[in-house]
Amino acid sequence: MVTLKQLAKELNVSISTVSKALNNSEEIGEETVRRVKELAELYNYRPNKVALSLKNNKTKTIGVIIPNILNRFLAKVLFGIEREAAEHGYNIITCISNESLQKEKDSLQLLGNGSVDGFILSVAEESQINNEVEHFKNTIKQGLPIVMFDRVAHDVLCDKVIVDDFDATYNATKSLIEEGRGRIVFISNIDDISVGKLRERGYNKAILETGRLEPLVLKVKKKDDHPKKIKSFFKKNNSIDGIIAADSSSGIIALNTAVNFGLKVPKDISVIAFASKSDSNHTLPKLTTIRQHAKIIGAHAAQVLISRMQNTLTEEDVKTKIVKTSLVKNKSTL
Amino acid sequence: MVTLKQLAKELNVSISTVSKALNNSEEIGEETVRRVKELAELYNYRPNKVALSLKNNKTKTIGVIIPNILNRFLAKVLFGIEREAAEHGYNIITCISNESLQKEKDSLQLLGNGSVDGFILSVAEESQINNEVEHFKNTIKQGLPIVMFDRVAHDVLCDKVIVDDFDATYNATKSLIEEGRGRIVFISNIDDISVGKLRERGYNKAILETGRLEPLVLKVKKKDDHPKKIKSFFKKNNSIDGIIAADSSSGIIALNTAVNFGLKVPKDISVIAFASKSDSNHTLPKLTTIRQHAKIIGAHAAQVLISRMQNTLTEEDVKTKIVKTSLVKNKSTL
DNA sequence: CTGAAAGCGCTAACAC
DNA sequence: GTGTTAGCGCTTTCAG
Repeated sequence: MVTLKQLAKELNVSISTVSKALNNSEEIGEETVRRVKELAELYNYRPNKVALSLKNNKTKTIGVIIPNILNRFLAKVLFGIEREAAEHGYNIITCISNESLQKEKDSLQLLGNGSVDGFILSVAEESQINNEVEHFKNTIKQGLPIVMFDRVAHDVLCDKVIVDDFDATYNATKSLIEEGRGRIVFISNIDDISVGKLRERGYNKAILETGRLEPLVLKVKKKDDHPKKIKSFFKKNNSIDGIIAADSSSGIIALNTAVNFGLKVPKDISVIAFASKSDSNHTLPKLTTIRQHAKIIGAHAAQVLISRMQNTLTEEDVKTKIVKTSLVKNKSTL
Repeated sequence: MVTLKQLAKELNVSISTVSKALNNSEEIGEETVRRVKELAELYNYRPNKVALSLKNNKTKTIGVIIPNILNRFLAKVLFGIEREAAEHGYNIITCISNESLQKEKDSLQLLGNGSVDGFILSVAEESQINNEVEHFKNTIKQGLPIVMFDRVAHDVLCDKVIVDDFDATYNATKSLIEEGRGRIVFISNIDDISVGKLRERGYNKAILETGRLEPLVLKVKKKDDHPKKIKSFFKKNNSIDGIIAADSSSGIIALNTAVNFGLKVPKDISVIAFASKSDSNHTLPKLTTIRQHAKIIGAHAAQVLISRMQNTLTEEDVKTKIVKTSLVKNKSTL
């Protein structure tokens, strides 16, 4: 990489002259500016990012800590963050906590040493289970703002972007009840995390509100053979006529299993799942989905963090933004 | 963040004394070392990463340019890269080219200004279609090593990590032929990229080698309604008894469609797709898959790049590593 | 109009 | 054993 020093030497002027010329300072003579810019162009000069960061005490970089990049929703949020960040001239450094508290702490520490100006993160499963939040608080105390999305720690005072999980599941369940379904099961493989619990509560509320239906819940664990578990559940409960799935995988498997049992979808049974558009293509009939608008969540988180870092937000007014889901009806419901 | 300067002031010693003490230099007295370390601990001192980068002319950061983070395979590679990088003390800055040549160029430029020590990337679709490689060559000329994976530009002299796409598809097709299948269709929605073409060629070779079978190819475009397109193809070609899918989505949709047509899988028709383990759970029966070992590819790419950046590899011996796929037989084949 | 100098935080060669 | 100094690449104030 060419430096100002090298340009200055070659042009027989001082470093500061070159710097000013390139930054269109009024101070420098027209002719000099021309010469400097020409040579800079020739050598494809770019200001060294690291030097700028040191000088300005700003890296123009956002640290993103994602629990699991293989989760489609989280990957999509990352996509939204990256795009929004890029538009504002920010880069993102990505760390994957892999649902581990330790890795989450490490990432915060590691990037908190000047590598980034702030964080966007979704809390790791282990951290949520242990209700561990000190590391977040420390980071904020250090002066690095955090924006949490989806899985948030309510005890930490910071900006948040969340989904209306409770309402969405409540409404979806209600819509099945209104279809006349009487034996609706809630299937989830995300029972351990905050949003999973919220979704279950939304389901429960809708069911109990009827005064006649009973909640029926199937929790699938990471280590289980998911198709097998769901299949045997169907066998034991053969009157099921409705499914609310807290995650896309459970939804897809449940629908396929139902079809395999000879049930007509949606005549005999309706299925709704938290899932993306492409997921809905992976079942026949197409899956009715609750869409979380992951990209919008990501974009929003990035916007809030960038405002925060540029101090256009006042210290105290941390905000929680709720991004509403949409129920997209396809052919797996009446 | 606390700096050496502040510690020095508080301890009434010089900055370099503090620095040396923290770096366990032999020069400094035992007692001083103790005092310094104590205070550093108290203030939770961490050396400023940016200053170190400037000093050492090394960022310990890898730039990763991914065409599409929503592609499960690519996301998994990213996972592998991140993990391997973290183990070696490297961070990764992620850019998403979104299959755009311009964004790819921009990312290379932007991060090439000192933000990263090297790149790992998979070539964007648009770049492959236009066969554009100058931006890669320029980056390498600048002294920043590149490791390409999966979709590589063969005209660029750099390390590469690829999959045995041709052989894998050839072997998978052959296995269907050996099952006695006579009307095998190749379905792909990745026709535009290098690996898609390789897979098609592998399929073709196996088909043509028989001397009696005819290739039958269905290409699905991004803008198509995938399930619809595949369905109508099935209608027109009702003697199909084998499917090789170049991507997981096509495989899943094709299998579901076949079932929907009343075909028994694998009695009447066999299906094999390039896909991951979790994808195979999303069909009933479980999908037989060609596994690409994405995480291993990522880890390997990171290893090679790190060696390259630490100059433990000699300038000239660029290597292409082929990570072999595995054919994992499930219930969608005989 | 141009240049010298200081400083961002750190390390290391070289005094003392 | 401890301190001074220079330098990584850049911007910016202040002198000339």
